[in-house]
Amino acid sequence: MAALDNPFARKLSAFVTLAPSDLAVLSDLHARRRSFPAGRDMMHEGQKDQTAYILTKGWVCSYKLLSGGTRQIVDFQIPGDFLGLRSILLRTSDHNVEPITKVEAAEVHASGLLDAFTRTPRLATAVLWAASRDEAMLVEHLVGIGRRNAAERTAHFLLELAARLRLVGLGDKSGFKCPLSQYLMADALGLSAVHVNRVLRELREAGLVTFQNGHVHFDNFDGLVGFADFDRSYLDHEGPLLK
Amino acid sequence: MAALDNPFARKLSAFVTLAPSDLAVLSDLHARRRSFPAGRDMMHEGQKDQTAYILTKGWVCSYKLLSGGTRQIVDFQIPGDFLGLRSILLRTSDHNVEPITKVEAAEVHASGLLDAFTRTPRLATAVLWAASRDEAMLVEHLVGIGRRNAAERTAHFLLELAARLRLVGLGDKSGFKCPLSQYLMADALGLSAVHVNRVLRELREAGLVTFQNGHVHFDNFDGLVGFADFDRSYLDHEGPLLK
DNA sequence: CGTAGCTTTGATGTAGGTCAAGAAATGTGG
DNA sequence: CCACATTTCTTGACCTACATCAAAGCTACG
Repeated sequence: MAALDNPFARKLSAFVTLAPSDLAVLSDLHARRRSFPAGRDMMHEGQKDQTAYILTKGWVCSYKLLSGGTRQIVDFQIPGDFLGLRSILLRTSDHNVEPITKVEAAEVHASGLLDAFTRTPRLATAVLWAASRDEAMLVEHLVGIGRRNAAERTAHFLLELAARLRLVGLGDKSGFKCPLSQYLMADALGLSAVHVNRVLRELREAGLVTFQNGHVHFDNFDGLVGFADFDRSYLDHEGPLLK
Repeated sequence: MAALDNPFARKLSAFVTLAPSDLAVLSDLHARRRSFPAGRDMMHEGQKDQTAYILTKGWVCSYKLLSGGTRQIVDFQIPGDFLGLRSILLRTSDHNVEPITKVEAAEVHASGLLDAFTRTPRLATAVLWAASRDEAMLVEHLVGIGRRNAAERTAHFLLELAARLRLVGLGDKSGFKCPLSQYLMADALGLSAVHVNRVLRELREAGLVTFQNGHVHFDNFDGLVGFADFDRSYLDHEGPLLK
């Protein structure tokens, strides 16, 4: 596999300069390619097989189910995202993962990953950096649910998604293709689907964003950034610690 | 410093067997002891000095401020907790840290930490394991704010805190000393202080928990666990990957 | 021993939930 | 390429959990 045709390498190299040897190891990590149909969970809470994935194509969501039957989506993962690092480190998965679309992923086992890390420590820090960035997004998500109202939260969510997608070459400043239903957004934003619908209408009528027919279009990008109080510094970093 | 008299070592060794050499390195990490008064931020968003801390005494909170003047507390840290790993990895802090009580902490610099990691890889995984566990708590916090009502969320919060404190020898099954004001709880739980007060009364009158005068007392522990749908498996793990 | 920060409670307001039902879109088998 | 089924979207009517405002009683500590 050529070096930068996988989104994971693309994402990492936006922040570290990866040497050919790093890319080779990365490439090896992509050896076991698998594909998953939409809708059938590819990982679930309590599972102990310590398998992780690098997403190469499609979208998934990580979620937790509550006893009342509701669910909370913790995050969406898009191509280039690493999935299940925590289940490797903690030996068991603490959440479920469901493909939203048909998904292609490279399967990575604990041993393979640890192996890769000892072969190139720089890759280890790069992955750790990516994990920290994911955690920063998690924090921002928490803040949004805790203290932003529905409209700001939704706007913020769409802007973050756009920024993440652009980094792996999906979508541009004008918008992006988005396979999420309003139900999925509701479960991620801590809202009801009905209310998500109302909020999207509101944002559309305010001339800020349009999300229809599987496509998000920014009608007034700067206006939306202002409205959502979106500060993307938590997404942009000067890269991992080690050069 | 003797080996297990610091809560960080105590916490880690509940999950990995630390060799004397590991403990020695850990002890070295505690060399630069500092103390902070309550109320004055010891770290803030955007700060780039890459300093981290290991809390040995007192409580702090990590929070973010929103443009509207509200704030969201992301987590509380108690003795034995590591503070600011992400600011080392990402080179800049993405949140503020405020001591709630007078605090004692060991100051750890990026270089010192990296150094310790190369000296004993087992310590590196132990710290990584602790970070993963913190992330699992963050996820649970997100789920609570997104999908639990005020009373369940509050109950869940108190139970989690109790479990964390017991691990470092603070408090027991009957309760714990708790320096949090209802304002602080409100900012953590995504509620108003007034509502926290009402919820606490409700829980007290239901004979579940009493939080008064800086002390949390579990009047009916199992009842509370049931009420909050508290499943502590996200806190208990078989320890890090490497033996 | 005063004053600033907590806690408690009541009254009232509102963001967002729930229920319900029709309209679009999307998918599936023939 | 069509008919039918299923999911998704959209809107309206109504309701509830929690916010906000206000004011009084506590606590504590400088």
